[in-house]
Amino acid sequence: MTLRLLYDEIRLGLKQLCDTLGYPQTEFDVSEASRPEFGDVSCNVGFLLAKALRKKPFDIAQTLALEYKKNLGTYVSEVSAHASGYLNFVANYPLLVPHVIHSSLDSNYGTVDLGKNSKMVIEHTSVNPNKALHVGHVRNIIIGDTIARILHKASYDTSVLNYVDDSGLQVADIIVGFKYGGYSDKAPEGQKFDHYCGDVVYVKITERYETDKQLVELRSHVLKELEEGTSELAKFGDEITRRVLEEQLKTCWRLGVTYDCLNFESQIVRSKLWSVAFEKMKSMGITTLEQEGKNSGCWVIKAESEDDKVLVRSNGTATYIAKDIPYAAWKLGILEDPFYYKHYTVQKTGRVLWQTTLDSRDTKMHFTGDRVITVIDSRQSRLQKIITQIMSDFKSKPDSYVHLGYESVTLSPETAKTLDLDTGGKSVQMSGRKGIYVSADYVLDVLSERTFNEAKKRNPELDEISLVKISEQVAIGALRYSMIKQDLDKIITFDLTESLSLEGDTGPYIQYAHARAMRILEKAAKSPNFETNFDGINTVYEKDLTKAIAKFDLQVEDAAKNLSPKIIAKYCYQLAVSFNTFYEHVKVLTADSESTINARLCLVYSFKETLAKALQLLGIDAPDRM
RNA sequence: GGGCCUGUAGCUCAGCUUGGAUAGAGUGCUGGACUUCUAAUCCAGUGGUCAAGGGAUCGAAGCCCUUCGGGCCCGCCA
Repeated sequence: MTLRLLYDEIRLGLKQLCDTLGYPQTEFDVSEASRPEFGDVSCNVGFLLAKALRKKPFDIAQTLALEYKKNLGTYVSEVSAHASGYLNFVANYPLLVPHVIHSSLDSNYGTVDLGKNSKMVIEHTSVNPNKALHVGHVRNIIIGDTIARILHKASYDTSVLNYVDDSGLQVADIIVGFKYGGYSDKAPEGQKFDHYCGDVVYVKITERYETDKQLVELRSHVLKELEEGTSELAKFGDEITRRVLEEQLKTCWRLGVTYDCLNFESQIVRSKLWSVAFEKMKSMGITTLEQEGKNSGCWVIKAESEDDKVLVRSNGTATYIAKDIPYAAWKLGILEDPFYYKHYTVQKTGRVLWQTTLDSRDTKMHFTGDRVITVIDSRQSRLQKIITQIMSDFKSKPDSYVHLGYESVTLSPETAKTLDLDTGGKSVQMSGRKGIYVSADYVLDVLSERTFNEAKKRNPELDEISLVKISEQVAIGALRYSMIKQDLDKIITFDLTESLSLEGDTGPYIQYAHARAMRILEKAAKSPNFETNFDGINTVYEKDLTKAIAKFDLQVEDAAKNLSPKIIAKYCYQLAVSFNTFYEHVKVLTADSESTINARLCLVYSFKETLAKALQLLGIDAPDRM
């Protein structure tokens, strides 16, 4: 039982009433009341019928309320018409509470069947393997991971991919640095290899391009060899990118993110998948050979009200987008799969991470899907729009390829100053090439240290290992929550000092509610007995908490339908607020009767279970103490 | 020049898809609550011509149009 049943019951009851009364059919809304004094559920049917019936909304609501009262159904205890015209309902709590609490004990509580087990591919992360992850990448990773978790909860059969662009310009840059720039391919003691490549080699070699044109020429040469993949240099490149990737993945795993498969761009290039896609595009008339004008001799894609996009240059070589098209088509299972797969590693959760290969001795697997979600920041919208269009042509179905875009993360002027950058009071775009960024590892380390000190102060009796574990959980909770609570199309201005704030609408606030609930359950003389009628539960605080618990599946459905992770973030926060309010106003262990203590323990348990499940969708651990 | 996003309280943001009740949070500031299930908490106060103008509607923060401010993108680079 969740609030959904209450809503459905009211919706159906009203529909039947309207039929009986001869009212025209309307798509009225049954939803949560906007204020507690209006009851639990509200309906706007009065407004919608006002015109057709030539009556005031209040009069219609009044009539409906009177009729509805004759048969209240199971979960409604009161109906009333409000002067404004709304029809308001109060839930039948003596029935609602036990149903909600019992339902929440199910390990699948909150699961909805939107996906019907259909295959869904989610691609995220996809960071060039030449540097360490910065907080901008973290937004991508956390959005992607959270969406994957939500869609899984919504009964999609999900595969999570990380696209490794190991044959691009950025990789060529660091290879130039190692081979011709005099940089050692070993990181100095104490520095992660990905940080060394990004902080030192990549930034320095980019600076040197300014004055040393010979290096720029060498880069083109390196890039070509990387794409061909046969030379010693290409092998060296492969070695380097894999070492960087390994370090990047450590950061992802630390954030609680796991994948199903690593797809290497170099293999897509070498697999000849491109020529298959190209032929298909030619035969479908998606691309045409330009005969005149500035793009004469190029194969181009015509875009509506925008400039044509060159696909194949007049010298016959393919452009950047030519790598993305076959890959997108592969993800949708449109082209025959040229890849074989082998274990990369087994991740901490036990989930196997596979990687693509071109070696026929390896295994055949299926990581493609009926629908694909690609998480890339919205600066790539233009390109992604073209790919979306081509995929819907290929698949003859719109919406099978979705570009999930999001605005970027910028650095606040104060944080930029810590990088010796005076931005004149403006926030600044991060840039790996220019060395303007705050790395994910650094933020996590600083956060972890901060939460460690806090946890130690509060729990002086806990041992070092437990404290480290708690501080890491809280640090990750704080970072993940800050990346997800905001809408995707809002720029996040990252400020190092502000990121250390752990109060109010933050991950730690939510985690703290869980820890508090755990302590009550721990300190209780006995474990909750659910074979009871829950009569002790009757304050507004308890009813409010119950309602919040009962909303879980509705929120999952909303988040999955709209690909909106923040809905779950808001939900977790709302749950925590309801609990903290309850906690301050209602005593559990010192309640007047045994049966009330037990009923409240059941509610606390129900809350704790639900919050932990909801937090899991955000990839945030629910600590027992903090 | 064209395209995408954005503008709501001092600051950071919900609400806008699907119009409806007194526009909500957090933070900041002011004050209050720990011999009590952990104060990473709670309670109260403070704070808003919802960028501006126009339109359709019984009704607009929300829909349509215009203007203005801010950000991003538009290479035979990747």
